[in-house]
Amino acid sequence: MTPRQNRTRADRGIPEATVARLPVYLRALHSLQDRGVATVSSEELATAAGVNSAKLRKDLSHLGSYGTRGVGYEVEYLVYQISRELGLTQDWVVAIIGVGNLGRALAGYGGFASRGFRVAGLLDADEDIVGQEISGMTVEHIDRLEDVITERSVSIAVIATPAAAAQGVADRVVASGVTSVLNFAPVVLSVPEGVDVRKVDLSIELQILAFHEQRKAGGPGDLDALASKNGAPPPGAAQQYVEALEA
Amino acid sequence: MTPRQNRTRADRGIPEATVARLPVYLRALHSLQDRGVATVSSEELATAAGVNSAKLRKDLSHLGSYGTRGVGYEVEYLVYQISRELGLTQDWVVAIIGVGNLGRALAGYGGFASRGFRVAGLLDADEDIVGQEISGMTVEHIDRLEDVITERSVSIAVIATPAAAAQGVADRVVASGVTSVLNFAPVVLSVPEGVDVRKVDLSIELQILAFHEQRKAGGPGDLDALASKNGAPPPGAAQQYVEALEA
DNA sequence: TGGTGTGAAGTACTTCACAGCC
DNA sequence: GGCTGTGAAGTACTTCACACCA
Repeated sequence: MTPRQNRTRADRGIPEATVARLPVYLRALHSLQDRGVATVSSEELATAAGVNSAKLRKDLSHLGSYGTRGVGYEVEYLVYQISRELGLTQDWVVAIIGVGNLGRALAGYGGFASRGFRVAGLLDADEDIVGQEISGMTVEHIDRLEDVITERSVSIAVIATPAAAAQGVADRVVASGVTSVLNFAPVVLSVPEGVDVRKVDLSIELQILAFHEQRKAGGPGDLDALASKNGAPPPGAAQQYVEALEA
Repeated sequence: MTPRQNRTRADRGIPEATVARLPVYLRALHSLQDRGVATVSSEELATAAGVNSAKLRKDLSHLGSYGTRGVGYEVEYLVYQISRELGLTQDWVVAIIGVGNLGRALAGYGGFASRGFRVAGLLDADEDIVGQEISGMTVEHIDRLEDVITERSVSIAVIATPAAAAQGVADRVVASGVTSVLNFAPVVLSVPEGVDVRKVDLSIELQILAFHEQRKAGGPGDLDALASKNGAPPPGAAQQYVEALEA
């Protein structure tokens, strides 16, 4: 009966979907700023961000009333307001755990530093990798994980280890007080209430593309596919084919 | 008046949100398979996939009626059905454009091959990188892009170039007939109707984490923050502060 | 006049709760 | 008895359309 509260405590008012778009708006605004644009309408900004203008205005309205009717939004002011809302007016200390190909790419990724994210630690379990210099930082041994987190006040952990190691690392960073995790390992991490995990999974993105690609092809050119609601009946799919029709 | 159709043509029946979760279920199922589990309940599978069981059952019900009441789902059969639905029973040919740190990581990513994605080309504009051998493949010059796409029947393009190059590459792959793009460059690509673009953006994910992290900290320790719906009122925010209260 | 801000309407997704079947 | 499959109810998000105001 009682509607359950599924927003985290302090989210008062800003829908998750909006939060996910604010960084996109911010990027578009920065790019306008670079081009010396001082004022922008919701229509223009929406186009630059790849959304429609009504959505943009509704999103911005959750932050406050920062536009001018008949005119638009002042770029610089809006940049500031969104940055503040996202917490980018302060620096966030990040540690990257797992320095394989992906970890290396992340360590060198310019988009971090430029948005107030400071990589303060690279850690790996592989003795051959420990000690290597990557993007101006020395890779440390995973044994130092807890020390690095506490000493350097790391608040976001980026997990780029192999799948098998990820949960163990997650447990350790959480035990050390980290409550935000960006996970690149292809596993579902289980963490206590109050810890945020965001997941980036390359293979999942490709699979979603494959789904749509298959549909675009009109289902993979099999006659059976026309009757079934499934895309590509494999050889010998007769049985489940019948079941599909019953549904 | 007329409700507009915003699903792509052939999506008949499967919600986008469901499609996005099918790869997660598939991964959980594979892991069960590896452990020799033959049958699984919606409750167990849901836990392994990090969702609740009602959602899982609803999702699966869009594919067909593949479970047995009182028993659960046969793992192998379900793996097959989901794979088929996602189009993973066929191979997808992928080209990676941009072989910097990230492109390299992608080229070596095991999760591609194991899910029916075959990387058939690595391309870059940098003469120093062209000719290098990466994960058993030779990097080719970007000039060969169109040839590679047509000759090898590439159907998915992965763009891992710097932001400035991404739109140009997108235009070229689309002109060569590619209709599915996975974009790692931090820009909004504009593509014709019918082309699917999925975007992975590391910096956006971090910014979303930062937002929640800030909220967890109770807003950035400013007294005004308690009354305002914004996290950290800047100096001189009194005006919009009032407006916020009216909302 | 032109463009924001927002109630209201529409759509998509999630969760509940239980009938139905093994 | 236990677990799936699914209408119905609830929630979240999007889009419309226009009042309001610089």
